Amino acid sequence: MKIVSQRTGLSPHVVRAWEKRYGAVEPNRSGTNRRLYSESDIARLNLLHALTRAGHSIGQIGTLSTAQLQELTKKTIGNENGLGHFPDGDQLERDEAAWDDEMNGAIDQHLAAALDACRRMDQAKLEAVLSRAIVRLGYSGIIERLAGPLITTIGEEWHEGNMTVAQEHAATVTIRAFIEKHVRQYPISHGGPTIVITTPAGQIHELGAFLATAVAKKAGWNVVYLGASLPAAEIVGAVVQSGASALALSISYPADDPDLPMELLTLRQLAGDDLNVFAGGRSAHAYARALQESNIALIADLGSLRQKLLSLRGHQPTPSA
Amino acid sequence: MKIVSQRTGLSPHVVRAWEKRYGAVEPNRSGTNRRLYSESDIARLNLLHALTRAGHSIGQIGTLSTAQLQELTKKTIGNENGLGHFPDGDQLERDEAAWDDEMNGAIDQHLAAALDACRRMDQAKLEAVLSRAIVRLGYSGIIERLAGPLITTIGEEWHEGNMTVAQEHAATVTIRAFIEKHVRQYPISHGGPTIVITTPAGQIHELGAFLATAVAKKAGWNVVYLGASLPAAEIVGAVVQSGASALALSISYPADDPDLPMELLTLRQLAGDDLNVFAGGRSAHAYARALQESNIALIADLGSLRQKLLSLRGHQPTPSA
DNA sequence: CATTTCTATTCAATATATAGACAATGTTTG
DNA sequence: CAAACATTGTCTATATATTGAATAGAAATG
Repeated sequence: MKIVSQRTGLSPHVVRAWEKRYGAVEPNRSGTNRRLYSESDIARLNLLHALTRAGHSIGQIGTLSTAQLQELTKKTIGNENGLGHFPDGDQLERDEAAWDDEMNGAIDQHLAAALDACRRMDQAKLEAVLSRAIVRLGYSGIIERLAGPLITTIGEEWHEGNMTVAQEHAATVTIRAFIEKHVRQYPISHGGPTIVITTPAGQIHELGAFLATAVAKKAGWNVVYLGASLPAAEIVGAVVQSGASALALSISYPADDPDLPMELLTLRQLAGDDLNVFAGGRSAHAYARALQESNIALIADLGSLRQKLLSLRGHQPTPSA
Repeated sequence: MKIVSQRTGLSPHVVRAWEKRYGAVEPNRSGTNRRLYSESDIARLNLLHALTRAGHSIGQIGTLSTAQLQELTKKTIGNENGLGHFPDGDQLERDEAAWDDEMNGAIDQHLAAALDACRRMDQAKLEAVLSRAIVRLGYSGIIERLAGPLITTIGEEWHEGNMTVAQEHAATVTIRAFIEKHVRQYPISHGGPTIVITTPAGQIHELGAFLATAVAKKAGWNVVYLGASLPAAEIVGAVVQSGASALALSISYPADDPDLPMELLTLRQLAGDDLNVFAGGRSAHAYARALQESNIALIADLGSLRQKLLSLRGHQPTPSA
């Protein structure tokens, strides 16, 4: 099945090799010898994939029971969102740095390939690059380390005239579609608090906000996403109507909009002092003073946003309307 | 049979092949051996179609019971909300007119529910409504009979001030995400001709163009989708760079942009006379004269677009750069 | 009579399966 | 240290399956 390859990020070759060499999974066969994978087969492959990425050799773990694998995952990788590396596994500490270097190199390669695809307006190619990258970087990695930097770069190239508007648009919609497709796998968290995400009036690039929605969903928030360029009154209206307890704004271009500070002040006045408001993005720092005056927290990057949302959710488990 | 084809998005050939090879549906026959499909047959075909687009092979799922299919759909595509009712009263083709009325009634209901969700900015609800509709209306139906009218209505409500910008935005991104997820996932057709789809400068609503990409992909075209609001020079640049042999423009709001006619003329001048250019959308007819002067074909609706693209591809199998 | 549907058959493009080889890396041994 | 070996992802070659689409002739429809 091709789905298996897509859902595990492993090439069909590898999946078959693992089966043949280590009996990692033994799917049923159809009458004509096709492999038929069950959900649990796929889950097991994902486990194995995660563990091999964490440094375990497939030969060692391929024959373990699924329960043992889960045990091992908990011990080695920990609980998923924690960033802290715990290098007390036997084999990990050695080349932590080297591994990191390699990872950064890989990201650079992916970035270059993606940029090239954008320049040639080859949307299929760009999607292929992203797909290949998600295998290596994982879900959060692709958002925070590939897609994020990519749109920043594209924005700059566009701003400096090295990229046409059409190229920028083509890239935007493709990245958006890709994230859309993969974000979807995370269910809506019904109990979680709600956050409104958008960009203020005049801010025309929506991708930053879009990536933020992915991060927020992953962090267990209920997201109302409104796209780009909304006036303050509209934003506050949406916050009130949805009963959101937080608001995130993306600010990328332009970086020198004289109207934006006033817009932010208006926003704060209309919303009252209780609403948590964040702002991030390529040019957010350019409005640092305005943000401070409006009591809006400046978020450095998507990783920080995730941290912030996680801790906020911890302290404030139920949304207050 | 033709109706079935339209409502499922499957070609008559495929429907017969599925019946013959896998017994996917076994419609009753008229006295003269014509196939008579029931409502539930069509719903079942829609289910199968959705699942094959999601990657399941028809050979594996074609013989499953309808209940199993629904189960599978829930698991793979993930609709937390029940999938459309199957009309189990076995009313085969009893009365064309009555049936049509009922269908229109169903669509109206869906439309009303969707609009309500948009008003309350309940994105989850809106998605639920769309999900429920897709089995009944099918691939083409959801685009041409639900999503299309829905965005038109939203546009009008917004234009008349009955809907806020935030509501309009929220609806737009949700519909866009839904189409992306359920409908647009078609394999890239290598070898097919290429079409560029976008909206001209000043046209801020992208959804019409977005739906058009779904139609074009289904019709076997290679699509370069550029989102909203591009100047003529950029559009032509994209056409040249991608080697496209056609261009489709969506025109919805505003309906009285004094600059648009000039923009269209410029477009035609830059592109030369050989490029096939279409325009459609809520307000396209308002620019009928400008379109004619620029030699741009006016497309009435998405169904016409599909027809047009199919015939064009037939006569012009290889794209000329 | 033009159009549509039906059956039956064929075609071509992908996907998948098996077996084996290979390269890069790391490990053990002499 | 070098040679031999083990591990593991990737690649090739070839055969078979799958599946959407195409074709042709007969029957039905309007």
